[in-house]
Amino acid sequence: MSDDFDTAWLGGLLGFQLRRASAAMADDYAWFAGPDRLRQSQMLMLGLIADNPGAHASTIGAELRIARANMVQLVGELVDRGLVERRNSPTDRRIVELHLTDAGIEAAAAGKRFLAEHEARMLSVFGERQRQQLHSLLRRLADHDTVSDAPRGKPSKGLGPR
Amino acid sequence: MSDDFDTAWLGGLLGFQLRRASAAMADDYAWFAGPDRLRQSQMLMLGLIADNPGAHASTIGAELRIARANMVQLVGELVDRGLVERRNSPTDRRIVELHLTDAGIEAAAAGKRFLAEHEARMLSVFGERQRQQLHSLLRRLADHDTVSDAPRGKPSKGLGPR
DNA sequence: TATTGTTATACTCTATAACTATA
DNA sequence: TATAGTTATAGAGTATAACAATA
Repeated sequence: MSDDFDTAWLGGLLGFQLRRASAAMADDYAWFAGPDRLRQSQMLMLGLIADNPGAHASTIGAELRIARANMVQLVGELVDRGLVERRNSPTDRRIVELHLTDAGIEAAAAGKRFLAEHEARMLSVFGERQRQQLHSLLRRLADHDTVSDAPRGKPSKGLGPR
Repeated sequence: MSDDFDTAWLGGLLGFQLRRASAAMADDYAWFAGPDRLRQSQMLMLGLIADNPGAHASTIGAELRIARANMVQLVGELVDRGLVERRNSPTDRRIVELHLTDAGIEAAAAGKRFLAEHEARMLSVFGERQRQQLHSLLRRLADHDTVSDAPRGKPSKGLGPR
């Protein structure tokens, strides 16, 4: 590559490094999970349902920040694979409770093992202290809501939502 | 929110925190940039072209990890907005050199200011040392290529590319 | 043959509006 | 009226294959 190309500004951007890190994680996931894999979101769903049997679809979606409308197909695929059952709540018939089938219990356990290996691979360059630092820093970054806080800033061009 | 919901496993995943952090960055960008905004990738392109006048489209795409095919529309929109000019290389007529117009020079400067404010907002919860740590950790995570290294691991289910 | 740009296409992810059935 | 789930749809982002022009 021609090394007279100036990437100093680009490389100094947090957003760009975040994007690169996410891509590296996605590449590792896709490669080691193989072609007929569950999506990341679905593996997370299985794990959550395993820890919270009968969890409401709306609750799972809220935790994973997946819109209700988009939950339908994702859960539907898990049902089609025979991993998850939808059961109507006896007390509130609007609500769908999610349960794992026997195959789903196995898949959830395998998914957790896979994700643990996946993260161990990615984090193998770090020591324990650095892993904790990275986790803590990302958590604080994610929890920092600059939009709802809405300090009535003066944006460079337009302002407001959507 | 019902607090008898177990999210300990989910919250401990690096990938989930990375996803949450990326979402927080995207929300801030979208809110403060407004509706008719340039996309993040396009703002990065303007900055790169500003630092490297006449940069080849293929080089820009490689730096930002955007496929050639997808560069066409992104650059085309910048051309349509009157910010960028495509010029054929005199020495290799296959190559398109990207240049900023006068309006593009202004837009690139405004974009850099906007991104600086954007990152400053997101990073305002951190001290200088923590910002450097986060940046360094993300960079190392992104540079850790577990796929090309391909240690011939034993994936949990399938293996192979795509 | 290989590379750059281009076109066409498709798949994923995300977001919104509108509908239903329940409450 | 408000909520959970659903349907349909649209917009981004990303990926591949095939082609023309050029090297």
